[in-house]
Amino acid sequence: MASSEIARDINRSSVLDSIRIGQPLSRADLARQTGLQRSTVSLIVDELIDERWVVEGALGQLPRGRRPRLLYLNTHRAGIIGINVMPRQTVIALADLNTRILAQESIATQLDPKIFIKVLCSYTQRMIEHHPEVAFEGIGVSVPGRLDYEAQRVEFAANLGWHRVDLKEPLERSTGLPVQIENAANACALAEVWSGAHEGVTDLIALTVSDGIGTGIIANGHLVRGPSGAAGEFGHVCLNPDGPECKCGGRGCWEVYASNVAAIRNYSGQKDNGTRTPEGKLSNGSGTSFADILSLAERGDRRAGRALDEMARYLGLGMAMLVNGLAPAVIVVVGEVTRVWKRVSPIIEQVVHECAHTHAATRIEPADDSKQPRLRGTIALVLQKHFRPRLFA
Amino acid sequence: MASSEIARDINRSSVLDSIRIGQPLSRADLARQTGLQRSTVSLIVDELIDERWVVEGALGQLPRGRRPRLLYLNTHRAGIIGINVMPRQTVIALADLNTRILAQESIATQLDPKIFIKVLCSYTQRMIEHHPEVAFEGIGVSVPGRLDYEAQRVEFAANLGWHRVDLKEPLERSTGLPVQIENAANACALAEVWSGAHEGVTDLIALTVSDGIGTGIIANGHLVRGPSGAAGEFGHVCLNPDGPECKCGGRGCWEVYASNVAAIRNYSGQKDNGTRTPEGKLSNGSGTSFADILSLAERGDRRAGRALDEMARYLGLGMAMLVNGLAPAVIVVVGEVTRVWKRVSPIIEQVVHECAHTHAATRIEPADDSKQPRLRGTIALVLQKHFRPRLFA
DNA sequence: AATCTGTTTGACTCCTGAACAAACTATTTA
DNA sequence: TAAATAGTTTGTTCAGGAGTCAAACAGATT
Repeated sequence: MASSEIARDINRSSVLDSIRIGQPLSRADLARQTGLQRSTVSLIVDELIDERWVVEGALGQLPRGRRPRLLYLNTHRAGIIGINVMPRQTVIALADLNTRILAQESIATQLDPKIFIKVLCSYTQRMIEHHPEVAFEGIGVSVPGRLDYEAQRVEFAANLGWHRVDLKEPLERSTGLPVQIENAANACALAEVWSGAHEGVTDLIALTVSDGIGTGIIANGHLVRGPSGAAGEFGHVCLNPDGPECKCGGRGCWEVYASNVAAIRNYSGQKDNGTRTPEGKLSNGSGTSFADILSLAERGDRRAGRALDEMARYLGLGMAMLVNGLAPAVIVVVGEVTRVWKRVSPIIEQVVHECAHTHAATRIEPADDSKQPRLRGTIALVLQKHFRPRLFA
Repeated sequence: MASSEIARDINRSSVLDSIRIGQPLSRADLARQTGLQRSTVSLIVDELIDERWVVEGALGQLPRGRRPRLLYLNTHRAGIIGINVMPRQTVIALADLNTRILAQESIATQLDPKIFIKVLCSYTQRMIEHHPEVAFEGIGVSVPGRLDYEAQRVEFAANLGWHRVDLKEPLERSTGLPVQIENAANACALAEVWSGAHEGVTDLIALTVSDGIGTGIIANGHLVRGPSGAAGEFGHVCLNPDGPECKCGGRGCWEVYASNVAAIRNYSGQKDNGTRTPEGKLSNGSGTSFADILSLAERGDRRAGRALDEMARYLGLGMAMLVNGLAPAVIVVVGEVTRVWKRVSPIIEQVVHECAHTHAATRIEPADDSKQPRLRGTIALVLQKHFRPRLFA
């Protein structure tokens, strides 16, 4: 059931998103970009100014003719809280409409969800109280694990040891703000399309490489979560049924061979490769962290380099699967490995080239970790509904 | 850029599709189903009757009140030509709006595309001439291979030995009808969602198992083709870099282990498993066809049974990948294997259960081959634009 | 004078909601 | 038994509100 208001909905989002990406822009610019009439754009912009999403700025310069009034997003319109839950620490940040981070705090991620939620809520509350001038729009949370999107609950997060944890309800109760949760890899994928760096790209995969491997898939411009929200677990595709055990309960999953943990295992026991070695948790035997391996390799350590090369080969093997199966325009790699991109990239490219014969022309790029893609994804998650047309909501 | 006509577009498609799935239906039924006002439905139905998509039938029965006028699709409104190119034969069919097949003809699929296209065009022309009473809407073609959707051309079809073949242009020139081409697996996926058998399902994969393996992916209700049209080649995901050679140029692809050809190879040389055996074309050495193996197994032949069991294990392994990565509501298996579904299904289910720990609750179902899913997909392809709202053109 | 920006206005499309006409069943009344 | 009446459901009509468009117009600058 669609009324004529659906047109306004679509056009309004299109105008607002154009301003977000291209600001500053004049009404005439917007008319050209969106294909709408200048009169229509004026009406929509008036509405957006009324609702304080947009503000008028100074006059622009042109070679001739009347000078255009430039339009900007009103950064004071809304503040968004982004919460990035990672295995060791959790980042709580306050961002504005331009996804610029205004304040940020870190807390330790407790293994006991009950205690953790209490601490998280109080820190979040404090951040809100410290910024009384901000009109808060909502809270976005990214969690490394499988989510139930209907119940808005964490189903299972292996890296955290969580099982059926409800973050939404306590956060909403203690802050009074709407909370949305999203899988970590999906958040990264969202951040990438939100950033505007991939113009015209409707098919993209974010590959998160850390203790595990996650895949956030965007196809036809929409996140692929699957009806149960379980999509995106390509990290647990079985490459070798007789391989080492995985946290998921299976054996020889892709992430067993291509995650940071795999590189650590490789580095520590560089002989008994392929058979069932101990799980290789970060706190175990060796004591060497993935960051150590990266540093060692950068300083020329052969053994560390070989471990990374092996990891890269397996990363390539799995990416070839994604290229074959989904042929996205871009695969964005997120994680510490991107620190040694110059080393691993050629290996990945070569393996993908060998194993994917689809001529799919998928670009493989490293994400800029300094831009905190996961955190920005949570902010995009909250803002999405205002900037993208909600069809079939 | 959206005008208020977009609402009519959406509602009209919604009404027309409701009639298609649920006919016969009254205007009041439609209002209830679509959520529109009875007045709006009346206007839209009038328009559809004017354009001859819909016809009024008899009066319906009700316990009390005015009797409703029942509405039907007007099967005479449009005829669709569906062409299903398969490795050995090509089927040309004429269908009506209800996807009922009115006429059907088979020709041999020539390996030389030039000769084949000539024959195909003349047969298609003849079918059109034999039905002067039909108003033809268009032609849908399904080809087993990788397509370039922008150029509407076959890029590469390994099973046919085709390379950059343009079917569209000659068919359009000789018939004067618009032609659309689609990958075989995608056509099957389209047919499944078109059939109405999977209500409420927006995420589905059609798995075509024959000489090769294809995957037609529907996510969020839309076909996933990838920007280059190369998506859906999960059949060429590498399971074993040292495995037997594949037609694609790689080694150890999924389809090398799980296609009909794999079962034949397994049956014929049930000792030298895993090493580089001859490609196993159907016409080669052994002389045993896949149909033979199915019949043998049905009659209790052990060796044939083992070959099928092995094939089923690998089918399960690959499906586990799809479940892990995309978690669709349904995977529909298309191909001759479904003849022995009772035998292979438990094996597939078991392997998927072992290898996919996502609790994704994906149903795995056999397609009803007698309903010619691929052919019906080509018809859906042509009709789609009238029955589905075209958003973002 | 030329050119570009932004606003105003009338025409057209679309849906809604309420009122209304049509058609049928069941029940009551004569 | 036949006719009248009440109650229901279907389908149509019409005024009103929301949207976009296209063209004319006003404003501002070189």
